[in-house]
Amino acid sequence: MMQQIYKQLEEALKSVGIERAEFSTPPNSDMGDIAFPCFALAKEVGKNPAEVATELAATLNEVYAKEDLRESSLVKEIKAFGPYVNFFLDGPELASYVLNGISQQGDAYGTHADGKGKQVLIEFGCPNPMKIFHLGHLKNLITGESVVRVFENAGYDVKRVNYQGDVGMHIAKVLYGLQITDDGQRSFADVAKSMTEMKDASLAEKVAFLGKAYARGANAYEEDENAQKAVARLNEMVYEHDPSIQDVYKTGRGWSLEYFDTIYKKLGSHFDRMYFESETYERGVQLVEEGKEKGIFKESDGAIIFPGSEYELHDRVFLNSKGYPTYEGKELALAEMHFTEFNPYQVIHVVGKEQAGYFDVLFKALEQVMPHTKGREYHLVGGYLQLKGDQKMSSRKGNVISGDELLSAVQKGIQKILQEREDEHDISEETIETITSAALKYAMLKSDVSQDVAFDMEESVSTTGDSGPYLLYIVARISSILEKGQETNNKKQTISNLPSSITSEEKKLLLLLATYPEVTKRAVQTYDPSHIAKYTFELAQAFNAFYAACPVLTVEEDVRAVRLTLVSLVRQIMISGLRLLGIETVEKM
RNA sequence: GAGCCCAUAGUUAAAUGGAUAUAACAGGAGCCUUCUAAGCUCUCGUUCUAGGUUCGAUUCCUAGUGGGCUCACCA
Repeated sequence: MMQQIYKQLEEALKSVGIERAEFSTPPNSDMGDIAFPCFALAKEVGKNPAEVATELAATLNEVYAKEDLRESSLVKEIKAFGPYVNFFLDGPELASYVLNGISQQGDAYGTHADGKGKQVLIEFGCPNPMKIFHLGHLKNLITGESVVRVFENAGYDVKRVNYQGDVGMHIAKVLYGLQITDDGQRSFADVAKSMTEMKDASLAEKVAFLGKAYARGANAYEEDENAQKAVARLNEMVYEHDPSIQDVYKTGRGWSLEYFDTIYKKLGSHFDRMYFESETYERGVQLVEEGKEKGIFKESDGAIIFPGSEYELHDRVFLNSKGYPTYEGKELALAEMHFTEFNPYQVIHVVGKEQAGYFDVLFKALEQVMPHTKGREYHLVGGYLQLKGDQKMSSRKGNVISGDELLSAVQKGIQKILQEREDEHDISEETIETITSAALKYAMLKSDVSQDVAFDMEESVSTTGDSGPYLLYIVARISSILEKGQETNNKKQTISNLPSSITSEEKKLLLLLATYPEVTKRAVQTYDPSHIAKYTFELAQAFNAFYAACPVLTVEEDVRAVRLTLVSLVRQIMISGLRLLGIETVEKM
């Protein structure tokens, strides 16, 4: 909507011979609402920008006066400030323009059609069965879900896909860890028996049991040569579907997947297609071997590698010397499945930045094997969660925080705030969960998507200031106002009469509301939901300032009508923006 | 050793090459007989170093310093 307002100004500028115009926002509202920087123009005519601005402002003022534009225009005043020509918009006109404009579009306001007819696969989540679902996965899941919604909002047909490593060395390490006890090794029949005994235990206990086994297995693998051999053998047994491990393998895998499902549900995510490495490895081997015959892959030290070094990248192993595929080899088959099962315009892999080098090589190899994938694979680099003042989390060292632990820590913090409050109104358990989830998601999404998030378990997730609960709070406040104002609110969200005047707080809100579509567009263009997070925070701040300064229910009828419409639209945009972040709102808190 | 990424108040983060670098948290001072104080208002405090490009650099380039990640049969 801001673009349409800019367009009006562009028309005016065109009439004085200025063809291309870029606008910006002045640092504060005393200096105007929209700025036109004159640097480029000054360069063209070889004059100093401030001089050009002064002249241009004078010319524009004449145009507006002469052509009687002022009557129908949003522009109230044009002034030069140094090298800028600043436009002051008329408050009442702006209110009518923005409020009626948004009301007309309804829920479509802020959506786009750029992606119409284009399918996008977004791969995220990607935990490894039998291993812990840690904070990094949590962040990835939250980021991915939001990116999905941002793309859907832009008209794309989005498919959520998840790719999970249910075969490979990490699984072998878990299996080995399950075998080791203080007294030595036990058979898989014994392991299976102990797992059967656990069938009534909670999912969390079951998953913790597997997590410990991984830690034991991985440590043994690093320290002990015999363990390495045993793990390598187990890896082969998994690929060969060896009967002796099937019970344990299937039970453990099932526990994990069931557990992941509870997390997806809790965070409001779901997937259209779950891929598993167990369905990609056979075809992966074939693809590498076919590629080798075409000269794409090469043999080296008994393994099959892709010579990335020929493309200023690095070499990577696709088939190990035993003939089993590595992650790379399997991923070729995954890509093939993506492109046969779907018709993706783009495949977006939401993965941490530590894998940037890996994806560079993989995509290059893919281009050779399947030329039609060229330019369609995209690694969306996610920053990772860094424990504050500590080293990176490692499931092997055991200093991991699981998604569950974090969720309950945040929930505790929120319950504490509720207890400290004086006016106690009923807050349901469901509301507390929604607030918890909002706090967590907002904390993960408010920084640039590629930026590492420093995370302090002590401070946990903030519930004041720039936080999820702060955002939900304004929705609750507005809902309360609307409920109380209902008896005279005629429900139609358009205003027929121009308000007599508009406060600076109202104007700030109007201008922000007008910007929303540009924000959602920027988010999809940059693959970065944080723009929306920042916007919702700004909108919330502006609303709270308005709330403190401008009563809604206790003012004369015409002002009241405008303000009711305004806050109801703020609520609409707030809910819409938060929904794109995957955050649900509450009516009361 | 090579490649990629990063460096902004005490802390965590913003800023299409443009106006007085913006917020939150923490610290200090105020505001609830009036629509929810998880709030509002005021206050203290910042661009790693050295060059360069530019009318103008937190932003672009070069070098340095300090961090993170990756670099062969793990994912």
